Formats: sequence, C-alpha cells, structure tokens
Amino acid sequence: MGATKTDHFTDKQNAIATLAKALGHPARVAIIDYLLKVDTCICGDIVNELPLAQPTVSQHLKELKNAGLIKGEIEGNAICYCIDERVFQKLQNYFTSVSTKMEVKKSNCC
Amino acid sequence: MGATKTDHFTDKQNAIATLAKALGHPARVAIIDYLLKVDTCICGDIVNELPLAQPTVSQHLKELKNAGLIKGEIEGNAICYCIDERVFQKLQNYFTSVSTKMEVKKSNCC
DNA sequence: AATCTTTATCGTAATATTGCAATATTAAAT
DNA sequence: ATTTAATATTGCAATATTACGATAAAGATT
Repeated sequence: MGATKTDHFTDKQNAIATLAKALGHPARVAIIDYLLKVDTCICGDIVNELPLAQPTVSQHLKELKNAGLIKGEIEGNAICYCIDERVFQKLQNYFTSVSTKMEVKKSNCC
Repeated sequence: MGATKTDHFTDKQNAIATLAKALGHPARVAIIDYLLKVDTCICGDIVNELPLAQPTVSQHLKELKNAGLIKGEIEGNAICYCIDERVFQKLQNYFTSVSTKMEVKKSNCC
C-alpha cells in the first residue's frame, strides 16, 4: 500500500493531518522560520539559506503552498512568498483546544 | 534519496518537524481525538474506533509514542495509552509564537 | 534579439510510509 | 496447563517522499 485512507476520517482530521504533514520536514520548518524573520518578502534567497538544491527547495515551497501555509505572488521575475496567518491560526486553535481539553481532564493516568 | 537531511537544520526545527510529522496522518489525529474524548485510559478499543486493521493501528500508536505525543503503560494484559500534554504544549507554544510574530509583522505583502 | 536571473518542472534513484496477513508475545482466565 | 484476549512484530507489496541534475519557462537586462 502506501496510500493514506483519507475517506474514513473526518474532514477536520484530514485537514489537521494535511497541515501537520506539510510541516513535517525540517526544511519546511526552516522556510517558515525564514519567512518570519525577514521583513521583505523578496524571497528568492530562501535557496541560499537552505542546505538544499534549488529544485528541492522549490518542491518544498510547493508543498507548503498546496497545504495553504504560504502564499506566493509573482513580483517581476522573482516570486514573493509569505505566510498565510489564517492557516497557522487554525493550527494554533487546534493545539490550544487540545491543551485546554487536557487541563479539563486532569485524569492523566500514565 | 528519500532520506531527510536532518543534520543541516537546527535542533528546534528538527524537533518541530518530528512532532508535526507524527500528526501528519489522519489516523493519528483520530487517535489523539479519541484519547481526548474518553475518560478512562483503557484504550484497547482504539482499534475498534478506527477503520484500520490492528497491526496498522499498533504501528500508528508506535509512531505517536516515538514522537513523544503519547505515553503507554502496561495495565494487566491491556495497555493504557494517553496523551503527553507537555509535548502538545511545545507545539502550542510554537504555533502561538508564529501567530504572535505575524501580528507584530503586519506587513503581509501578499 | 541575445543573455541573464529566477523559479518551475521533468525524470529518476534512493528511501520512507502505509497497510495488512500471518505470527509471536504476554498476561489473564478457565 | 490450556485457552483466551490484547498488543506487538515480521514480512511484504503498493505507494509516497526526498533529493538533485538537466532542462524549460518567463520576465528583466543589456
């Protein structure tokens, strides 16, 4: 196999999994770190920042974009990538909700 | 290839990526959902909850445990799995930090 | 128009993940 | 001691991911 059985899970579960999966690689976390650090969005230098070849970086950017975590806009012959905060807020809400539910439980048996 | 180049990234980046990757599958998100829902931790029925065979579920549990997101303790001949809130708090902190940094920026050019 | 710069895509190799049947393990129950 | 019940492990097939060289595409520069 190797194919995920997405049909059997809820939309919300699939959505969280898709977002989490997109961040499930250090290069993609590093790209987010970089986008948070720089002020300007002229982001061609992501390639220089990362220890990976240009096609590899391009592929990681594509995955982040597909997941909706970043947006890209053509700016001349370069491309401006930046974070889509709304999608990150979804993740923040999810983890906040988990933590809150854990607070309520308090019955950590392990 | 196919092997992630973890050496070139920071420990923090690798840590976030590992945790995110562990949640990067809807079955594993569903397992977390279930553990949040049930009061008791006698969690053998996770298998019944999920549309997957027992060995597959066991494997997903193992991955969640390896990542540190859940803990497991032998309880008779069953096993008690439950969420490790501290690790979820790490993720919550990360996403809160991202959102905060985005608030500060406000320069969303896209 | 020719060239440079930037990014994307294609092709391909190496490795990882997903899923399950079969089997092993371990403790409780009979 | 056997059987039952709950999990884990093994082995394997199908698919996905990661990475990069080569090449393409598209706007900027000369």
